[in-house]
Amino acid sequence: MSELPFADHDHDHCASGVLGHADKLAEEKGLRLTPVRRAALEILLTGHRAMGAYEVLEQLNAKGFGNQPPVAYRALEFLVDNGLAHRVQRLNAFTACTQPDRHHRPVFLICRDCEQVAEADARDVQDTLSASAERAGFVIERVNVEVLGLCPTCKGKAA
Amino acid sequence: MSELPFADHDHDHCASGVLGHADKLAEEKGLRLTPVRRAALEILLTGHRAMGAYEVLEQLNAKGFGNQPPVAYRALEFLVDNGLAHRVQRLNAFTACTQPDRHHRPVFLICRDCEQVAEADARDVQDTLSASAERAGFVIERVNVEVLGLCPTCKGKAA
DNA sequence: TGTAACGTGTAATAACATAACAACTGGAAA
DNA sequence: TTTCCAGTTGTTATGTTATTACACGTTACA
Repeated sequence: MSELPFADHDHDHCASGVLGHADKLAEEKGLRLTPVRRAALEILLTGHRAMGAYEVLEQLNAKGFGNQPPVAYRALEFLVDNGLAHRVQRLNAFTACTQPDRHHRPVFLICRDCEQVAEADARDVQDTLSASAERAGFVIERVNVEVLGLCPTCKGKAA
Repeated sequence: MSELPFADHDHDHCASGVLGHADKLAEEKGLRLTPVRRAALEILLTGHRAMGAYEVLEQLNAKGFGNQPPVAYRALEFLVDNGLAHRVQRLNAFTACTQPDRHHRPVFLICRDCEQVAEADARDVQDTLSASAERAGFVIERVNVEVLGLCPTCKGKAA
């Protein structure tokens, strides 16, 4: 794990960077980063936290897109499939990928108090896992690691 | 990881073993393994796969218990809280713990084809994770690792 | 320029989960 | 023993999350 996930950062900069990367990726790979999809990504980036599909939908609708669940689910699915966002199972929520430029193995640190989600990279952890699973004959396609606990800030408050 | 999770085994034996352990645990710790709760555990053990709450509910009802969702959710929550079952987030489902006698760190191997779920122990993996997360100031309370892919059997079929 | 694949919108519904409250049970305190 | 309390079960009602199915439009490209 290499990040300081809950540290402050220049959010606007990070958001525009991700969007820029997404545009580039779309061009390179021929992905169709259509208006709804791009808007969904912007919403996740702006929210800067895990957001439910219906929450994203509401904001999409406010921007003039449809207001039925599939509108949000489809856009989010596209983003997840293309590594631009992740799904946080524990929260039934989605979050923009903060490091879409590297093929990483995300680990989510979820604070049960403030519900902030930090994305960390744990290649070493997941490599261990891969090796073990594949030894057992299991073919890994996706790995999801979610850690629930207290972030440094809320830990401080609690004490 | 120490198991051969998808290997055949004497299922009746494993099930009765777990039930026996549950009874013992109840006595030792003063847990109230009431009829509904025990029945829910039996259902999970008999199913021998991840089951949705409503599926469990249906079978509970067939055994004479209530037929409203809270009946199942409460029993399942009890089992999960006491380490007798696990929740598989990815499937919105529950599965009996196959090794309730040790305090283990479960990793779920989920076959996307047959939906079988194998429970493995990956203490080493999770210890790595713990160390890293805590170094970042995050206090871990629960860790959930879910691996999606193809089990040996379905891998064979696909090829 | 026809057509197949993909994307978007909508309606309807399915699947999953919880809140709130009443009734009962079993054991501890008076 | 009786009273009381915490915990358990049941039920109603509702909230939340997710998908199916179909119509219509757009894009890519043979």
